[in-house]
Amino acid sequence: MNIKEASEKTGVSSAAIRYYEKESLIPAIDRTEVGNRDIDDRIIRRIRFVTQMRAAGMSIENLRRYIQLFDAQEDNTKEQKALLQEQLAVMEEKRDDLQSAIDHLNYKLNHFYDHMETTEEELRALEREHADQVAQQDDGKASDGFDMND
Amino acid sequence: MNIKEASEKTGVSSAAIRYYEKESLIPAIDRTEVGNRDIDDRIIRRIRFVTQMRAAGMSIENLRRYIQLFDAQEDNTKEQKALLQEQLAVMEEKRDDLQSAIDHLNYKLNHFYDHMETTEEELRALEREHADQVAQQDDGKASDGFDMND
DNA sequence: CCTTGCCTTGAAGTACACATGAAGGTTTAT
DNA sequence: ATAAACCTTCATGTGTACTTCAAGGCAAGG
Repeated sequence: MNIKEASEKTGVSSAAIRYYEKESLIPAIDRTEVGNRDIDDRIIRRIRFVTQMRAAGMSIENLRRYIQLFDAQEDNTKEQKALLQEQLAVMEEKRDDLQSAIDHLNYKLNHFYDHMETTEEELRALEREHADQVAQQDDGKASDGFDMND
Repeated sequence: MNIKEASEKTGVSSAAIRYYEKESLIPAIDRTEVGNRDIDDRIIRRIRFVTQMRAAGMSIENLRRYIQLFDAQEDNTKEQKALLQEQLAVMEEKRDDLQSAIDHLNYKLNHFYDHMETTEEELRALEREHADQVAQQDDGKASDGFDMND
């Protein structure tokens, strides 16, 4: 598959695919005799993975490190694990910030008056109130929590 | 409180606070007789709110729109709600992307071999497997879900 | 043969979100 | 009274993540 087809398949521009290759976010792509990129499904999946991580807010630099750790199947497992766990912590914090903003917005949508300037204390109260609402609406599912941290 | 104190209190640089004011992410700040910004707690809370949303990956432009919607307590409630719901959908998708990446990473940390190039089908399988692990580890808390969507 | 349509590399341009610098004003301390 | 330590505005610089441009190569069709 040429780069244009890959671009159409992934929604990532040809230029961006070239850029990702140059930045080692995706592996070196095989070339045809005349030097054109010949992209297979492995590359497509990598591109999709990169897109997902970028959408989640990870920088190119961090993503490159992260991918190198994934790719390295050898030695220094301890350091690797530590680095991956750092990365994980960053991502979880980001997710929690997002969740907090989502709660904020959901509350606004339900109540519809200004509460943007609440303190963190008040925010927690709002979240509890929102959790109650969700519990009422969803009847029983009152989790609201992300408990998969180590 | 002057801008330096506000900066120290929020962890946001003075330059960024000025920038936020110029971009209407925070309201116009009162000045002293000599023209210096006099920042109160209302502004501090706004700055913190902006920081949170920025950390969650919202652009300045979207954040400005979002804040204008919050600030406008008048008329066209229907349009406002629609726009807020759009914003909410974007944020939820972002959160889900992040969660998917987190699951991916957690799985890697537990298994520690390369599975970055799995298809979406396989990823779902991994997530189920990971959910099972979490259920085992946390003994009973098998939520893993974000069920607060409307 | 020449246009169309794909591709290549390398360089330069762009948008966003600030950071930094210049030039100057005010209060406080020595 | 002169320096230190704040402040102001306005302009310009910076890093990131691409996009766009320039110059050219290869293959098919009219």
